[in-house]
Amino acid sequence: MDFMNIEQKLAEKTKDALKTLYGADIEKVSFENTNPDFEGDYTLVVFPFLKMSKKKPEETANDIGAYLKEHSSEISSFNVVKGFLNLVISEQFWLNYFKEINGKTTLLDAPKENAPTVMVEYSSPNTNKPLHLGHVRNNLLGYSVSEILKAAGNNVVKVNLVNDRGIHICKSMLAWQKWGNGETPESSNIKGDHLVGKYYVEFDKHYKKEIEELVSKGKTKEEAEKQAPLMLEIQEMLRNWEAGDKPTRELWEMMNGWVYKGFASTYKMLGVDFDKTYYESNTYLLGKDLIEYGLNKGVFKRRADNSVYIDLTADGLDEKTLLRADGTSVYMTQDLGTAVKRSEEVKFDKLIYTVGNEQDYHFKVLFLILNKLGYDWAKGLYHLSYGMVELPHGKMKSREGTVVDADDLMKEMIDTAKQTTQELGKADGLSEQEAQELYSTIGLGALKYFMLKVDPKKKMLFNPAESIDFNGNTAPFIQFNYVRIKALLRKAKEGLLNFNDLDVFTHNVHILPKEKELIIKLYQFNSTIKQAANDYNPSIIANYVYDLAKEYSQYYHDTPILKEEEKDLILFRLHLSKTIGLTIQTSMKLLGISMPEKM
RNA sequence: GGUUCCGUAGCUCAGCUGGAUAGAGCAACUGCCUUCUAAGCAGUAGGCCAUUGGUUCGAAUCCAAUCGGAAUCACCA
Repeated sequence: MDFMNIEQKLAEKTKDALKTLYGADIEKVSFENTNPDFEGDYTLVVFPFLKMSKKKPEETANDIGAYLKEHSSEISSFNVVKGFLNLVISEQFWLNYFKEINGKTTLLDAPKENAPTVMVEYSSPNTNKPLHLGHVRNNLLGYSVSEILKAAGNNVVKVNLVNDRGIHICKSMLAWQKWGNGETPESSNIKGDHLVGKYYVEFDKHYKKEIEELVSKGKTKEEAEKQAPLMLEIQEMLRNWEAGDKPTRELWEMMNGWVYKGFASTYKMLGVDFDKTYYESNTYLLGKDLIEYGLNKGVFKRRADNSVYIDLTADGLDEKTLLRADGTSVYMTQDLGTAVKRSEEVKFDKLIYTVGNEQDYHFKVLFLILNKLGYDWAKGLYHLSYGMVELPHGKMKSREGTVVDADDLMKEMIDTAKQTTQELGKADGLSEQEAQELYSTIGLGALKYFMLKVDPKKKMLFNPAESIDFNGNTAPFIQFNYVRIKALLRKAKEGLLNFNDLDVFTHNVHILPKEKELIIKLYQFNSTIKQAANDYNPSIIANYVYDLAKEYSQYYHDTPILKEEEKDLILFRLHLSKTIGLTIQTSMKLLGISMPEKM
């Protein structure tokens, strides 16, 4: 029996009804979920059909309702309120559906042989400073979207593009050379990325001082910024780097090595990973050969000073330079080259760039150019544009010391989880290692859920002063409900009941309204994943799993499970609980959040 | 100035492919642990969905304008 397309089936029957009753052909009929205040599971709004029925809304709804009830075995009854036809799906249908999915959590599409390949780029850090809150959102988003796409039946290739070269990297290098006294992560016991970040800040401090001095001597600010000795020095350093100067390259490699070690630990803590890592030091020259190609195609143009640009004014955009007058390339050129290289390496159907919305314009231009160059894979490019994370006083500014560091934040979350857990006495009886694991699971879960539950497109506010909540619409609440289910199942297995996954309940258990709601909720899991995958939006999963957990929490509170007297009912409720637990766990896994066994 | 995005409860957010009386959580106030884990459950209070106009049987949702906020428009990345 095919359970998954009840809405589609109802829509087909409704079309039949309209044809039979009114002789009308309708292309698309859609149902919505019945408002909880009314009786029913699906609702058809009949106002659009009045023109063809030439009857009052109530009569039209009754006509269609009667036809549907007669022709669909799933419908047990219907009622009409004004122009709304509410259909009640039979208890037996939901129960049969539940028996079908019981213990499987989901009837997800099995990964197909020739599933589409989706490359997801995310993280993309600079190697001159440690990761901060903004990166956290990026990483969690990219990882979660990748997991969701996998669950929706795609082959996913997660890639990272590390910005490991350039003038900003030279700043850290020069500062370390000048004022570092040979300090290393080992000698100072500072995490590598933080140590390098420290010298980046150090550079800025000295550079500012130089600018001030020059300005006091009568230079304009702009002149001072360009003429400051430190600026000249890092430019020299960058030239040396590009020329392959050995000492410069060695310094660069050493310091980047420190950073990578630091990043690895942050990534591990965050629970994100990559199938492939690209380094800009290998890709920054790519794209230059495309210039000739674009010029020949007549897509690009050359200016009198020899620089190359593309005129996008006809597309409502501006002119974009792709090659400087001195023949060096710009960011856009690199990105063009990198995209082409990737298309050659991996036959992707889609390439998702997880990058903040401050770069909306950049990606609009990038995609447009690749399309103009005639690459057919360019149609599959997508910018997963997410909003900035803002603090109560606005954007994070490293100069003002308002950057929320990723490592610090995770540590704080885990500490808070520890404190709360101990206050509630929930760590009692756990070994030290188990307790530590629990604190991370709860603390990091809270952080991840907090960041993923809001629509990626929207900017979000983070207030460091108020620690992230552990009550209400949070991961700990969801974890708590999961743990209660686990405890029930443990008791059922260990206790007199001797509960076994193979035990079956009869078809004839009478289910409560809440149980029906929960089964419907489970029924919606697949379409929820599909929607989240289509929209590249983990918040859809987050909202879903919270709803499910909340409804279960009410159910758990109001309904005896192990204390129920009828054996069949106990078994049914245990199976229902178990399947809900699995669905919660699966959903949370798509968000990169793990679940404790006890809390 | 051009372009794009955003304005929903005191705060943080759902709802936005048009449908019934706009939902959660936090904060505030009230109850509920001799009952399967109270990180819980139940309840009270809180709204001119920025404003104005338009389309429609019907608008928080679509369109336009206005006001307020943000991003972007580099031979930076």
